[in-house]
Order: sequence, then structure tokens, then C-alpha cells
Amino acid sequence: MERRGRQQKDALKIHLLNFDRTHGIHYDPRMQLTLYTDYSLRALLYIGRTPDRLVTISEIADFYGVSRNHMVKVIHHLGSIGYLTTIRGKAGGVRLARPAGEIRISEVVQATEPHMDLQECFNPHTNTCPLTGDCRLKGVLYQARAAFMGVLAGQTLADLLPPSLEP
Amino acid sequence: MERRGRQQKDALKIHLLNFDRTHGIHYDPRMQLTLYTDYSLRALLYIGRTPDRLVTISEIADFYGVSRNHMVKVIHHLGSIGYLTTIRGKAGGVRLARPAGEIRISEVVQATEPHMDLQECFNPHTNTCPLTGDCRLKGVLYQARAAFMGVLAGQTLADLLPPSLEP
DNA sequence: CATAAGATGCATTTACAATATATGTTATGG
DNA sequence: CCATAACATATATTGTAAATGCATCTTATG
Repeated sequence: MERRGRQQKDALKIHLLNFDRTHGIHYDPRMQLTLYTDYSLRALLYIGRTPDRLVTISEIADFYGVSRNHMVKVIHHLGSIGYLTTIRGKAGGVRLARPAGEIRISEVVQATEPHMDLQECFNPHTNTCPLTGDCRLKGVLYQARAAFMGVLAGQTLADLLPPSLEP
Repeated sequence: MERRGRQQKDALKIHLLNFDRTHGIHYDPRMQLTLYTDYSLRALLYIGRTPDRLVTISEIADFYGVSRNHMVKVIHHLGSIGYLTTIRGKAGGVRLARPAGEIRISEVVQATEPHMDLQECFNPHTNTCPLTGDCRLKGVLYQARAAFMGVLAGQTLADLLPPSLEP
């Protein structure tokens, strides 16, 4: 609510599907990463920028001014898939479980953005489009998605940290 | 509801943010185009495949088995931005307003997918991330998005039609 | 002029991202 | 050894907007 709420309260809101040519305002995208992925990347950035000590979830959430509950789940997930070492108990906290140079951004996005079916036809289980099989659009969208992920595959967390933190 | 509804009723549903490691099921993406864009592209495909006559909105909606209401708005919008010629009245219908080879897929997506802010920091008006300005992630995501759109920019509607329809 | 087509606005539903709450588990430091 | 501070986990609630439905208007033709 926080993030999009402000935007939506300020703006005249006419949904695209309920498009009103007298106002002609378009808003609200879908080609976006979830806030969950956003927070995952931000958490890694923060932790990567603080390599000398453990950081707590509260610290990260406070820094970004976001819900601690969200961050708890983000951190837990990143820990469970091997990006973070989490240490319970008093004086606990989290740190990177691998060198920043080995954390590939495309992999983080894939791990946090469960699937990236751009269109209905990407999921054969739910697809209903009768053109499937005789339609070249899907292939093109696949290529586009591959190009997108290809850029992210060329970057690691280390590449995204400030130069001063480079080894 | 139709499209995602089926998928969601069949599957065990545990939201990623409410991730449950005992089940461990991830679902529900966000890196996807809106159904609105989906329908826009499908409508263009159908109309492009029927170059010899006018087609009606009902015909398109029936073909794909989707809401006619949706399709009405999609067609109207595509008409208002110059992709379609719409003809009212009895014996009316729609046809392409330009040759299929001049309808660039990237432009259709941009016209129907209003903005594509992958992350909060893409919109300076609502951004709250304190790293902005000292964070290299945004630039990388920009590059990735550009790569995505670049692939779509290399394709026109004509490229997506069956070979038999090529001039 | 009845009818079949698109145009338009508004109301409703539903999904789910986001958030909140509650409680459990672990480990340390005094 | 236990109070406390940290992460772990499950469930419930909320808010937004995508998706859909419905009603009516406008246009043109056979």
C-alpha cells in the first residue's frame, strides 16, 4: 500500500480497461517486478554494502522504511536458497553466504519472481488461445524475455555495489 | 478470472510472501503483460490474418473465447491510436489501418502497457529508496528492459502472421 | 426504420500483493 | 539459568486494481 498507494491517491485514476478518452490517463503497469523481488534485491544490496558485520532484519527494514514483516520473509527465503547465512539468537543477524561476485542477479530474480509467463500461452496448462502452435508471437516474447534475463545474467551483486567496496 | 482463475483453483495456493516451506510452492508472477496487452496483440493477429474483409468484435471475442466487453475496449483503443479503422453501423467492423509490416510490436506493447517501471525507483515521483543515486541496479534494469523492447522492436505484425499471408 | 454494428460510462467482482498479528525457536550474555 | 534479542513460521486481514458485467448511446445500412 505504501509504495503504490501514494501514487494512486494523488493521481486521477482511470483504469486502462475502463479507459476514458475525456481524461485519457493511463497508469498502472504490469511489467514490473514484485515488491518481493524489489525487497530481495535491496536486502542483498544492503547486506553486500555492510560486509564487515552481521546486520539485523530490523536494521534493513528501518533503513528502507519498509514493512519488517515483509523483510522477515524475504530474508528467510534468501537464506533458505543459499544466498544468506542467518544466525538466530541474541547477537544474531544475517550476512552473505557467498561472495558478492558469485550472486548473479538473474538468478536472484528467477528465485524470487517465481515464473515469468508474459502471456497466457506461456503456460501450456492454462493456455486457451486457439492460435497456439500457429502463432509466432510466443517465440518472439521468449526471445525478448531471454534478452532481458541475459542482461541480468551478466551482472553479479558485486557489480552493483559501490566501487569502494570492490576488492 | 477466466485466465488465471482456473490455474489458481487447481493449484495449491500459497503466496510467495506467505511462503510455506512445508509446501514450497511458488506461483503467480508479475513479470507479465496485462491481459489487456494480450488481447490487443491477439486482436491484431486475428485481424491481420483476415485481411480480405471486415471482422466484428464479437467474432474476435468468440474466437478467443474471451469477454466481449474487454475486446470492445481493446478494439476501441487500438482504433483511437491509429492501428485499426473501425466502421460503425450495420455491416460495420474493423480492419487494419496500416499495413501489417508497419505495425511494430514494441509500439503496440508500449501503447497498451502504459509504463513499465520494473521497480519503485523507476518512478522518481514515488520512489523512496535511500540508495537511489548510489545504486547501480536501476541502470542494469534499464538495460534489461531496453534489451527486451529491442527484440520486440525488430518485429512487426507481418512477421508474426503465418507465412502464407506474406505478400 | 429496425437492426446490427461500434462507443461509452459506470458498477461489480475477484485475485492477490501487501500487511498485520501471533506464536514458536534459538542462542547468548549477564 | 533465564531473560532477552534475534530469526522462523503460520494464519488472518486489507486494499487495490485487473478483469468483468451491464446498460445505454451513437451510427449506418439494407
